Amino acid sequence: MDVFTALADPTRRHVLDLLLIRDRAAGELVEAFPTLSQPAISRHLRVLREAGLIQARVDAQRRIYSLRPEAFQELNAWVARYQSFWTRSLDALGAHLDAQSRNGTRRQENQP
Amino acid sequence: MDVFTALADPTRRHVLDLLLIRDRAAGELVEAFPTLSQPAISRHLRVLREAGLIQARVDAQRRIYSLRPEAFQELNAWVARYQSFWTRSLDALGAHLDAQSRNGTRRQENQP
DNA sequence: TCGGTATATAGCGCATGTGTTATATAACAG
DNA sequence: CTGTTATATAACACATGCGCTATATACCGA
Repeated sequence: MDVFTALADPTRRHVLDLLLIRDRAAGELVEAFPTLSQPAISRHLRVLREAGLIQARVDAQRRIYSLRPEAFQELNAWVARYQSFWTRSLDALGAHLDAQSRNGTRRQENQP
Repeated sequence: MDVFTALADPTRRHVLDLLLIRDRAAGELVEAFPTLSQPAISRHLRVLREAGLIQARVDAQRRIYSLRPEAFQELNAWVARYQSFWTRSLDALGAHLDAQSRNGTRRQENQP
């Protein structure tokens, strides 16, 4: 499962948030989600691990999970490809829309 | 459907890439995916639009799609929450990145 | 070796997402 | 109006994801 699919689940994003604060054993993460079962969290951890977002180190019976910086670096690089677009747009947005409206096109938000 | 779920699909990410180059009508995007049907693309566009990642302006019968800068700005903000983590970690690794920093690699600083 | 703890895996329902074809809506051209 | 073009929606099949319970694996301490 790729990085974006791994990020699609809210529970997994919450796990990442918890690991951002500090590394945690799998059991700690299970306790952080009282509504979910231990196998459910274990599977989420597997998805995150296979996507490269987290890693586990073994400490006796426990697995201590931590974020994998490289993954977030790559994610940042992906978003950065669009960054030049939106930074430029924030400056030039007014003129851009002005040119469009002069061209006879109207932008409209239509929601059925 | 939220932003992360919208990004989970490779076709939709490809659409975003195409719109990064330039705005396109729905029909142009359909032609860009010869293996998919027109309704399939139309639905992907709806998902992206409802997630706030793109917007459509009407031009006669056509809908011209374009990226919505605000969405990528927010996405960038999300990744940036982890940025302090991975920059610190990468700094801790030290010598590996020395060549890159001498090569002109700069951190980004524009965070609204 | 044995019982307890910690985590992962297996197997199975159910919900949802993605594709299809067929059809609806809307605007333009004549 | 009528036909054509452009796009969206409907309805359905199929695959996949996520939850559960039950069980396996692995390590520790007595």
